[in-house]
Amino acid sequence: MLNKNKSKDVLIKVASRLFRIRGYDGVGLNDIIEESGIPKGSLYHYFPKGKEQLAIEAINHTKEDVTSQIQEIFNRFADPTEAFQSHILELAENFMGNFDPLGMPIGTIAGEKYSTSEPIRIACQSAFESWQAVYITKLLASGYSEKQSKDLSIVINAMVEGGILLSLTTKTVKPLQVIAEQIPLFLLKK
Amino acid sequence: MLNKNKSKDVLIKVASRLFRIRGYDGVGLNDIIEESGIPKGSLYHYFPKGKEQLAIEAINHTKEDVTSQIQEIFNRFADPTEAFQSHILELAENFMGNFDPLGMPIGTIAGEKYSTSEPIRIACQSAFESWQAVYITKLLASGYSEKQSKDLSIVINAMVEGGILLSLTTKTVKPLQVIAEQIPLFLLKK
DNA sequence: TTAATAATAGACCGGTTGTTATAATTAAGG
DNA sequence: CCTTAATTATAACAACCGGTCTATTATTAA
Repeated sequence: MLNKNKSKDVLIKVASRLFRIRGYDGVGLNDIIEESGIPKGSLYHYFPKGKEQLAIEAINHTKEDVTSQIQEIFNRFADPTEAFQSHILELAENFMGNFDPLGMPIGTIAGEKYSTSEPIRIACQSAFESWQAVYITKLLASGYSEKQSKDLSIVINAMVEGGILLSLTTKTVKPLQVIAEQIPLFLLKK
Repeated sequence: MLNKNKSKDVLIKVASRLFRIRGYDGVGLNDIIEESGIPKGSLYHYFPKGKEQLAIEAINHTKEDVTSQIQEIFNRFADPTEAFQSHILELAENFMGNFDPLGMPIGTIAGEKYSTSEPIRIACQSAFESWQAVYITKLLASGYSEKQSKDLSIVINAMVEGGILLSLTTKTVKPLQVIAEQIPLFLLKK
């Protein structure tokens, strides 16, 4: 059961990485074929409905990946301010040094396809909800009310998505760093 | 001098609208041709460097458009909290009713092309800077320090971009509304 | 061992992409 | 009116797109 569906997993991983960097329409199936070394016949064997199906599975993969990444950081910091700051600064680290960025996890593909592919739109929505759910749990555990927790998680989610976009566009870590610094503005008064 | 370059202007307007909704790679020149009714020969007459040049001029058009839109609202509200809230709620109005959204002003195209077209990346960066400049002026006039004004303008810019993305993805005004509600958290203490 | 199924491999399809070249038309100025 | 340039109109271009198809090889079940 170990190496089962290895090709499928490789396709999903390569696809999710490329989609993050160049978006849905910016990545051709041939790019995914070439980078993964897996032939087109296999792609359509595992994803008979084609590119859209592969994209949805790639989005779900990114969703789980980021969700557990946030969860892991939150487990290390009881204080919500520290937790969110560490979360955002870790994102910022993706843009340090040689600057080989991972792209927007979901944002670009969401912005591209929200109006032309309902299944993709829903997959992106589900990813955002998953991340916000981790935020909400943390805030509830820190004594915030249900409404406060939900509202703040939306605001922080928006800030993070926008911050990644600004960092990518300016080729600078500064936007994400500044956002991390301003986190206490929200979370001071319990 | 009135109808001079009318075709060029139409191309820019149609292009910027389509790029906002479907991104760069999601819009073909044929789409722009068809919607504007202007032939391909004219397009390459006015934009001899092709699609990328048209996109850059479309981005600059959107940049000026949104900049003056923000400026106009800010002129009506002296209080920065009111000003920013009105700004964000006006964006939210684009998503009410029949939901015929204008898409992300720049975000999608920035997320798509930051790694594959340096001219487009720079044009997007310039747009973000232009909007932040309006924010900074307002905050400085309200008594915030230079550093506070710059930092807050980055945070708010990120929140707005992320908020639009979340509203588009969820097909709901709620994210932008919640963000508008939480603006006082940032701007309370002068 | 055999039969059935899964997976790989890649040539191939029609359609569309952005771009170029060139011809026809229109507008402007003397 | 004539000339010249600006603009519009087609047509063709190679390159690439997502997707289909058939053949072949591995793997599994009987």
